[in-house]
Amino acid sequence: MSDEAQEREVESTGRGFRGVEARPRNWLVPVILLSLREWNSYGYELMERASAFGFEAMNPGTLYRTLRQMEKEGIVESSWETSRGGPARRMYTITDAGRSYLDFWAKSLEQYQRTMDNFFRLYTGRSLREERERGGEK
Amino acid sequence: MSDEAQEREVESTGRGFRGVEARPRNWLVPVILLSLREWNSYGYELMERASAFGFEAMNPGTLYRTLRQMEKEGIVESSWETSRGGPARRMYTITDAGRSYLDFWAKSLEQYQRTMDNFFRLYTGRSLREERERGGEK
DNA sequence: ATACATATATGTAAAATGCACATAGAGCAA
DNA sequence: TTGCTCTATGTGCATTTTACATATATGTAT
Repeated sequence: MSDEAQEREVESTGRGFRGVEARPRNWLVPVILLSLREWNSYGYELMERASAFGFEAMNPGTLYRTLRQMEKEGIVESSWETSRGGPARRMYTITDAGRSYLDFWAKSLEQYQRTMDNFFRLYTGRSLREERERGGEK
Repeated sequence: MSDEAQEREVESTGRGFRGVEARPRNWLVPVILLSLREWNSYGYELMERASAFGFEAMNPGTLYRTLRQMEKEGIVESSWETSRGGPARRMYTITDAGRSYLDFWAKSLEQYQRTMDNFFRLYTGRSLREERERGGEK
């Protein structure tokens, strides 16, 4: 079997097609900010909460690196928390800049949802929203 | 001014924040496939149609490279069209595999819209769809 | 001739992401 | 006290995606 044929074979198995990744770039950032807006937290805990947003089986490396980058950009701040048993935790807090950043993200996502609605209108002949609103019909 | 302060300065100018990009990876692929499902086309024309999907000021390089990659993966096919004045065009056609690929993309995007709705529910306290349905209220 | 619109493509670098691996404290069981 | 597991934070490297700059060629209008 040729390399290319094998590649296509792999693409069509249960794991789905290669390259289909319907999440936006940097999706982790707004998810973290939204979590931190509710309450301060740390990497290990944020990792678990992020799973709920489609970051299943997240690799720790990406998360911790993202947090450090976010701190460099001034949208979060951190300090060590050592006043308890177990390994030290780096506790994160959202900054004012972080809140603005989250608001900006939200606006971008809103815009993008309209674009996607447009996409579905062409794909199915009507928008996803209209589909939902048609309700019980089969 | 420190490097970091300057960096933050740049981030908060009119161009918006750095790294905010609400489009999913490979978004260009389903957009091209959707276009080709309607009628056969070529790079230069597809570029214009893609603009309508938020690929404003698209750079040609990315588009042409993406098309070649898609052909390698077997989701489109191409042939030169020289039977007219002007530079030759490489005409593209969607394949059956391409149609399946598009269907798969659509399912992923649907899933993604639900995830985003979830995000907005936490962000505003209600979903975007509910916002839209509330209608005229200010 | 030369400027412009059409049309396709490459080279290189940056950014984002995944995967594997490293480090270390604390609790607990053998 | 040795080893095992859970918690917790990170680094190094490779791959993938994307942007930006540049190259090439044809036909048309001036």
